[in-house]
Amino acid sequence: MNGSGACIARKDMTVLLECGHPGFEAAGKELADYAELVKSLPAYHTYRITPLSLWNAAAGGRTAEQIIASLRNLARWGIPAGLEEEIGRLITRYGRLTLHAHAADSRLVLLRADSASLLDELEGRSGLDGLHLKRSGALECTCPAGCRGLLKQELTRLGYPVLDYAGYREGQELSLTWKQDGPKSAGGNEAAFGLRAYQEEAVRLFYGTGGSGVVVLPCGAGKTVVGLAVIEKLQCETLILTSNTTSVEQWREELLQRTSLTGGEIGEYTGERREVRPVTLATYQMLTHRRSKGEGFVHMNLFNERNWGLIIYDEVHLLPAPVFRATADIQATRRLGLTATLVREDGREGDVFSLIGPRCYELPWRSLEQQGWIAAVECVELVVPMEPDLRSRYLYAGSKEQFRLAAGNPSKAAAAARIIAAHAGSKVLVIGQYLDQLNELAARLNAPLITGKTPQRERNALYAAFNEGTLKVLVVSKVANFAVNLPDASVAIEVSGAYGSRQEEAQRLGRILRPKQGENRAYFYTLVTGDSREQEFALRRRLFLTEQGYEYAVKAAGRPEEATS
DNA sequence: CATTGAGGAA
DNA sequence: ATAGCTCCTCAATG
Repeated sequence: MNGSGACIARKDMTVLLECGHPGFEAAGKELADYAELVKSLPAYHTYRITPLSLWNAAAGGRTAEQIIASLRNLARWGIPAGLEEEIGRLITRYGRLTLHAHAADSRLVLLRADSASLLDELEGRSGLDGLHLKRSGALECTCPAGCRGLLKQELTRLGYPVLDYAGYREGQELSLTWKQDGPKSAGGNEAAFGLRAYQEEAVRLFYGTGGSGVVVLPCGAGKTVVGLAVIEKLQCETLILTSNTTSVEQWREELLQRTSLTGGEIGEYTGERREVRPVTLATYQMLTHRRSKGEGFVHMNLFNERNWGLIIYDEVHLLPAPVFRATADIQATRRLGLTATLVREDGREGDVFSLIGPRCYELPWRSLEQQGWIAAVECVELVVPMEPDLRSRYLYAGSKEQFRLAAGNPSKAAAAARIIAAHAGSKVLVIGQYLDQLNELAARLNAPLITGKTPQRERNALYAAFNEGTLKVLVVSKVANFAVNLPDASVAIEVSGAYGSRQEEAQRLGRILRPKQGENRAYFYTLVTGDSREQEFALRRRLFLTEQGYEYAVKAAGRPEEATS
């Protein structure tokens, strides 16, 4: 009870962090290690300590004692009775159950517990029936190897995550080396073959897990290179799953440019081509495709077409449910998950944890900024008022309609125009959600618009002009969420977005992170209608980025008629 | 045989 | 809770 800490720890596992406190920044960094930011108000940020956040911390080597010591140090009025015990109880569950290869029968795995009573308790739990668990000793159960994934998934759900020591298949050997004359990077403290220090660290820590884990790296940090380095380390045939076909192409190019693999060794398993080769690239959509709703998956068999020694899940936060199911069946294959934001909007973080693996490396976005690998971003929330007639329509609308009206507030166009004028000469991306709104904006700003139905050729032409600098302002729809090849800009203006998607916000900020000439600074503006339902969703959207240390300066947009000044 | 567009899934 | 986008497949076109 030192009375000066930045936080207040509460019995319900939440921690309030005072924004104005001198220790705010340091405390936020520390909390991010074992808690999750769930709410951010101007005065306080609310973190929640969850079982999953503790287990991920435990996977990274943190102990209950360290976490409690950290909390004690941060908490202004000490830790409430019971909280300490609860943290200890939850975090020590990680490791109470372990999974091992069965010495005599390879069709079985062994589940070991540190106490007989734990197994007694688990035996009665629903969800575990059907997994053919058989008690084989006071501290041991056997389980068919094929149920390994389901068992881990279910036990995690029940609150008892399993440390998996059952081992991995080597997979078919594939020899590859780095290309000595690989692409030169922009400079900086590069290690051998262009691997940056943090990339090497990520590879090392993944390797240390034995064969399953998730690496969390910001946009622009070179996740693909980490993937390549893991393949190079393991020297085995690899299946790479990505979120779209552009990523497939990018992986292919990087493989060709940076490793000794030849075109004939790299296969694309997509709508266009059905190649299954030592290194095969496929999209999630390919795997989850069904001819019609009730029918089965046509291409799931790709998981078994070769003796893969490694599966890479790119953008693992997007992994669809059927791929989780298939992944449960191949737990003996090594798995690497890659993502910039481990948060999912569907609450299946637990399945990523149990089926792909625990977080094994995370680099906070801002630390990459400090090292100069990405641009420093200034975030501004611009509060745009409603014109009187919009306000009156808003007042009589239903709550769903209210959000739509506020998001589509026409006054945002003038605000956007003023931002663009203030950044004259800079490349600006205007990003929004609704096509009608974007059409109006594009007309008002005299800038081209790219939407889902813009043909690829036209997009490429616009991207090229924007890249060259002959085109300064580009208006884009939700394509910005998926287009991997969208050019970099130094200013982004977000005019509307999906309800509360933290993913989307992070993705959009990622659009301006590429290092800049000179000051290495970029600007992210988000336009939010004042006194409207849009504001609460805006706050939720930015939770992940707030967690990463980005702060939004709130400013009033002023009224449209002042635009001329 | 390649390209284009419609329709369905997620 | 949306509206929007992408990808897959299949059929029609030249």
